[in-house]
Amino acid sequence: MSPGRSVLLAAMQRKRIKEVLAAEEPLGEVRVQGWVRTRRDSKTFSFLEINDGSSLGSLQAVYDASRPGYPEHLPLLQTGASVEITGTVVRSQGKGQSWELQVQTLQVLGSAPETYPLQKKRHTREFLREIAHLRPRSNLFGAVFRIRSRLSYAIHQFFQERGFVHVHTPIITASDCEGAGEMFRVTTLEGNAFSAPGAETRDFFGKRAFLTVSGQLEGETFACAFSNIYTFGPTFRAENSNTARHAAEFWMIEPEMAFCDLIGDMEVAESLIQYLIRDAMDHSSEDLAFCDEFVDRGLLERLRLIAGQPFARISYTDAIEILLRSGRSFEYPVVWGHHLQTEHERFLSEEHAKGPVTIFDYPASIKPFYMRQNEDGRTVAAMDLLVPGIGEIIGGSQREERLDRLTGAMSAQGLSESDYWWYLDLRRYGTVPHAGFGLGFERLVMLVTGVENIRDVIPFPRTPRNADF
RNA sequence: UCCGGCAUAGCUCAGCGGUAGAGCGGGUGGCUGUUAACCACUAGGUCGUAGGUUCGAAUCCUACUGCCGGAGCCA
Repeated sequence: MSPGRSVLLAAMQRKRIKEVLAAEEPLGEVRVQGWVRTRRDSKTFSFLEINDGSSLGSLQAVYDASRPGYPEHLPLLQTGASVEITGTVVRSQGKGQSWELQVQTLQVLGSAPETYPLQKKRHTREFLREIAHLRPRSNLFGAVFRIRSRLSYAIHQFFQERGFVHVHTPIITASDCEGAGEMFRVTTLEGNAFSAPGAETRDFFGKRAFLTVSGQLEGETFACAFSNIYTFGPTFRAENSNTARHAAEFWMIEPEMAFCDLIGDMEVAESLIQYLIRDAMDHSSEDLAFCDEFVDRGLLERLRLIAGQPFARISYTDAIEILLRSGRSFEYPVVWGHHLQTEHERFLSEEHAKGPVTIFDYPASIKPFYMRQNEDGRTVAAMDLLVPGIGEIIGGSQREERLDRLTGAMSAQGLSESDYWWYLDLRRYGTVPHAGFGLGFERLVMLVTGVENIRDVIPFPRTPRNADF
């Protein structure tokens, strides 16, 4: 493809701005491409801040008024315009940057008229959400999405280094009782055909189908073949949740380990979180420093704390005792057998543990059927990892590997064995103790960046009444 | 879904019964190795939508819509 060839040649000569800014010695002549962040004019030249997304920092280009084309270019070089520049990288005469680019030739690829909504001033996150297609060009969202990308890479690295097999579990599922959560219906039926009697049998899959709320059950099947596996994919919940922590479409990491119990599960969860935080501090330090300064002062200190010490572990029963003895009056009563409320979880992580805390061994009555029943006859081997400010970031359990116990729990919760025949087969043929958990990827990005709304850590958030872009 | 709050120029907000203002951004001019640049001038709004109260509504009332915060559900 001939156009591809010229693009490739151009790409070979192009320097990313991150490289230019990090140079140890003069780079000489380079070509950069990017977007104008801001312009400051002098009588005889202009300063252009050029950003190409490779880093938070922009490159200052000095455009001399005597250069051919300057008078025609100037009115086009507004905030947001795209440019290609060749020039010489020299030590900056001014303060604030080590290097700057002396423009030799400049080409305006696309101007940005005054209707360009991103101004050179701070914008609210709410406004930026309305221009989700342009917000990645802002400092904050540039930092957030570079960090998100790096975290995604580090997740694969963590598991691959430890011999975990990555499994692509299905997005569309036909088991309409995967567990908790309202599900989105997937159908090709329209109008009257949708509501007609027996419609499901004439639908695409010949039965009701949904978007997945978890890859766990399928993940277990692969764990019972490869020993250690993980999934990392989109997940869908149709709940009408309107909070800063919930989205209808989000990404989840779900490792599943055969020959593993709840203790091993908690250990993997802790080392994963600590590994990811350390990786971000090592490889996204500039973006994190920006978040520390403009989003959440104290972020870096908190991340260092989380990465540097073992997480507290408290059994649910002990947690109830701690809450009861705290002397605090909670809006919701603290009762063994009830769910921990947000206010309870916040107390445990923010005030009692002052850091991440894993709560384990929950009452069986408030947990799904697949969790392993403990010998006390009333709790299951479940665990939730709570972090300050966000709450639950990981939920997991050891799975019930004993067929009779599993079918017993299913009938107690009114589930039909025939719907889960393949899941039960795992217990019929070569069953093993196994455990796993789900890590909400966006909640992880929130933890690492300090950004407090899930809508600001996912490129195009889907929430009730919002599926624009 | 429930509770509370908000909706005024491109953005952030003030005005809270007598029919609109600031800062920033935009435009024009000036100035300076500038860097949230600076100085001067200038153009932008049927005050979310629909009703109602009133001589008169951005301002009071009702409904609706949207957004924000908290809660539930959870990752």
